[in-house]
Amino acid sequence: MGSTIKDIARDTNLSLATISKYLNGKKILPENQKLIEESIERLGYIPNKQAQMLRSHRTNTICILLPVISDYFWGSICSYVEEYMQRHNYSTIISTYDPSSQDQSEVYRHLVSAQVEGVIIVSLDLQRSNLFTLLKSNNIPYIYLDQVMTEPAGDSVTSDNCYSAYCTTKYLLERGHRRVGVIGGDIDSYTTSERIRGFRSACREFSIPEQDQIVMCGDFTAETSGKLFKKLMSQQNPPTAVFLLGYFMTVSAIQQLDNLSIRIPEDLSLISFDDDEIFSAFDPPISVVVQDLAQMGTEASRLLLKRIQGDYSDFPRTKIIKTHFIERSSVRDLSK
Amino acid sequence: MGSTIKDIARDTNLSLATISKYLNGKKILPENQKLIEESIERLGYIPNKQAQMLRSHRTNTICILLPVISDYFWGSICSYVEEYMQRHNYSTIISTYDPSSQDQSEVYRHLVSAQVEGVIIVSLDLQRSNLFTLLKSNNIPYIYLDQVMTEPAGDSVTSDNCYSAYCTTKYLLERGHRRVGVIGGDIDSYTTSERIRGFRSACREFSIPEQDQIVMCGDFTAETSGKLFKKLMSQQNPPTAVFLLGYFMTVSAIQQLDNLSIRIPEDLSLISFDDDEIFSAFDPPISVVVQDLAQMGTEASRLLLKRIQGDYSDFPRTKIIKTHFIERSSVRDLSK
DNA sequence: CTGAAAGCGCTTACAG
DNA sequence: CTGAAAGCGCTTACAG
Repeated sequence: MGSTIKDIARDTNLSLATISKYLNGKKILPENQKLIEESIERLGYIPNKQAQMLRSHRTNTICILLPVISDYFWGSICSYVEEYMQRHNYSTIISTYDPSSQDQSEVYRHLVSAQVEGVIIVSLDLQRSNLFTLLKSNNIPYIYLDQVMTEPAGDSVTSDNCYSAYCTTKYLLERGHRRVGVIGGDIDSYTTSERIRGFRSACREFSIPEQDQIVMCGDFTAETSGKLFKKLMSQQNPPTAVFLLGYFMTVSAIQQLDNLSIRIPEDLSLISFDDDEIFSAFDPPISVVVQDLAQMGTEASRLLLKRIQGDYSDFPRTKIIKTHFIERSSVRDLSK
Repeated sequence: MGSTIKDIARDTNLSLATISKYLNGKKILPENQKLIEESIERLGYIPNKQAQMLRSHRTNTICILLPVISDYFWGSICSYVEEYMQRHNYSTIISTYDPSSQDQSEVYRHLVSAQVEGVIIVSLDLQRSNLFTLLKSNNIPYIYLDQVMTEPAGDSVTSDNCYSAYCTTKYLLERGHRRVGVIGGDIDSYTTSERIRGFRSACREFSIPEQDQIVMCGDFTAETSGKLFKKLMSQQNPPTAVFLLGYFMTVSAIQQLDNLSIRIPEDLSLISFDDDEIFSAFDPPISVVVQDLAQMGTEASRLLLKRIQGDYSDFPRTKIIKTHFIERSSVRDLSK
């Protein structure tokens, strides 16, 4: 079918070695270069990556590992990663994993078999699985995206969870709110616990008593979050503001507003961690903390390639990506 | 680093050929099988795919080609495709392309170089590019997802665009609407034109005059769609209902409701093609046509593997995936 | 700078 | 069923 390096060699009367050198950007005589280029053009030659990989022991391939329960966000992360990798002459494969399983040796086998040089792990939580031990045993670098590696210390890229939650909470408190609710995902997850840490830190600064910091956590599903929100708002003394720690928490809360006859911001002020185009279209538009997915993807890619190149000078690194706050109209100023 | 088939051969005192046979599921003596299995376990042997690919001329790899401007939807399609492929012992790579470019030869080179056996093309529109000619010249099967191949006839997987638009429109007309607006994406795209076709067909059935079928198309951006919606509603005689032909059209329309002082459904009835968790949380909840992304991903995968296996018995095939309608409360019944 | 030769880790006819 | 040998399409020392 396709032509090979042999065909080019025959066509140009040069040796395989010379063609190979040309392909790998090494110095050859200009006249030979011209000959080769013409021949490649004429025969439509495209190098076979499998052969290059096998021989050179470099696959130039990385993998993005996605949980099968895919969030909307991760899709766009994939594009950002692939774009970066393509620019750096790397291929990207994707693979999915079942986050509920401890045993990820199947995934590991797949990664090794494909000889990936590194992996970006988009994780709900994989800390307790055996994946990291396996990857380490084979010296395959990995970057944890979104969550942060702690136990086996590792590289991570994540948002400025704590600080942005701190600022957001401060924003609420500065507007006179003195009893604030929080709905979060899995309390054991890094992102959730960091966001809560930021929340509590701001509360402390404003001397908000513990009982007025109403934190409710469950998991990352809309179902659980909805129940928590309902519970939160059915209290004797419901909060005047609520901080929703993630996209699904926000959606599930909004879904119940009507049902619970809660008006925003008259009855309740509301801020969401994670934005969606649509939140700006709400009545009222919802103020949000926005994660910079493009930068998360790019930084994870950059860090991974650095590790692949053997540069562990700053290992383990937790790269914190700044978020930004979009003020819209879902918070009422009680201080006026 | 890792052990090779040679190590297993040495360890078991068997030949390379026998190990290879075992790996490829061919008959070998039970006693040898046991020896090999023990050895593989002991040495932690994992086959090198590159070598297998190179030698066997089968890469068991497909590619999902994504436009760089990635829609939320395509992310989840990736998971569905990868899951299916994994079950069928295929690897999935992703690659992005610039949909505004006619020349996709770089993408083509990448696909050939990686020796992908087939590609699923998630396309805004690529019909006018040179990609298909190139893929054909190399006998690489491809499935067009979302849009439909016509000019060079090819396999496609798409939603039931025309029929579901027909049903949706009928739903509006049966509720007494006699002047209906439509905001769509690129009029030249298959999906948009099919949805409009369905719309017009229902209108004809109800003898709606041409001037009361107000179709406005632009592109797939929220910006353009927003302008069109504004224009639509600023007419002397605005429609009583609008059918928004895609996620971004719906979002941009909703964003302007407040601004234009339009209440749903009192002033305007509204239906969206494409759902989002959040649409159900709106006040009022928005009725939607939902595309079955899981099935689209799975069917595209199935069809692609069929072609890869050389089965072209039903070529070219356009696989139509059913949508479903979720009735919520964004449409007013004028007939009562 | 160029070329002959070896070899990456496998699979595949081909004998036995 | 098993094994020796050739070869997939490249790259890499090593001489020249």
